[in-house]
Amino acid sequence: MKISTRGRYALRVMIDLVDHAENEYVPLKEIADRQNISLKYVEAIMTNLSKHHLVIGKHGKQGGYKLAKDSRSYTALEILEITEGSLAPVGCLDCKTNTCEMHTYCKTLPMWEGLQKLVRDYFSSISLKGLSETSERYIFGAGI
Amino acid sequence: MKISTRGRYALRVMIDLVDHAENEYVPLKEIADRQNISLKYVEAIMTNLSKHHLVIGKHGKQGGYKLAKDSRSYTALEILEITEGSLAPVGCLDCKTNTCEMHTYCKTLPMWEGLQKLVRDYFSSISLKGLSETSERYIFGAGI
DNA sequence: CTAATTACCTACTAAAACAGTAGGCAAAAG
DNA sequence: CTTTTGCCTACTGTTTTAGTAGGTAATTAG
Repeated sequence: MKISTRGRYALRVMIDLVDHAENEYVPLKEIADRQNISLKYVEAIMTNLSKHHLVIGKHGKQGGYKLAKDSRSYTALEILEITEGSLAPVGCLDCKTNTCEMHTYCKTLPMWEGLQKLVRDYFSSISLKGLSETSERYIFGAGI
Repeated sequence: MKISTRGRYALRVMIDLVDHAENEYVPLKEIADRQNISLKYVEAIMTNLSKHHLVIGKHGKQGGYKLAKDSRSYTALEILEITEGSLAPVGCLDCKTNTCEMHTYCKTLPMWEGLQKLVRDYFSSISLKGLSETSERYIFGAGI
């Protein structure tokens, strides 16, 4: 029930892109240094985001990455779904059509479906811009 | 972001215990057969639940497992937290005191905290009795 | 043109987690 | 005392995670 480093790094790099977007393209090396993330590792993550057109990569000097759209129109959901592969809490919800032979009578399936909807709704309600402006606003629990 | 078989099996066995509680103690072999789960694997899961007093195990003939309390007073949360270890979406929320050096200024932490609360609240709202009586009531999405 | 810089690509690896198996010991009942 | 059942320890194959290593391709500065 954990989000992997891939998803967490992706979010942090995207936030970093919002926070340092002055020079258009930002080289990954800079971001990796700032975020204390392995450059080589995060390269793979960003190549993937680039393939899915969430960011635009540019080769060579003065190259790097920049956001493909306004920071307000990214949701945490799309970033996580691309990097994590799927946010389904159980394997039988990974595809659109449930192929589990028990799916018609499984007593736990509705609970997993409810959870999946809950999580997806939560992440779609959070924009990249919102993350970059994060205050205590998301904190529900006791004082951190 | 997946619940492992351990957690899913634990829930299914507990539901099975509710549904077949006539004879007080139910042998695991019966349950494993009904649920198509490896007996040896589920033994470890149930021993753990027994240690945490969610079920009572009894050795020997006419032995087996029975619930330790009324099915209404179990939540999905307690069953999952015991078998899965923790439902925290990120490692830095596993313990009560966050030891991550970035935790005072991390822009994603509030989102993870919000998610954790959401998930925990969801699972605590679901009782074992509710699961055993599952109808379409939990289904929010399209027709299954 | 050349050298530096940057994204992008393929392959590999160590460690951990997952999903079991195997073989027994201990207690309880008939 | 034999059978049944929970309980305990150890082992194993597979997959996922979290990287590393070493390159190629494009772009720009000088």
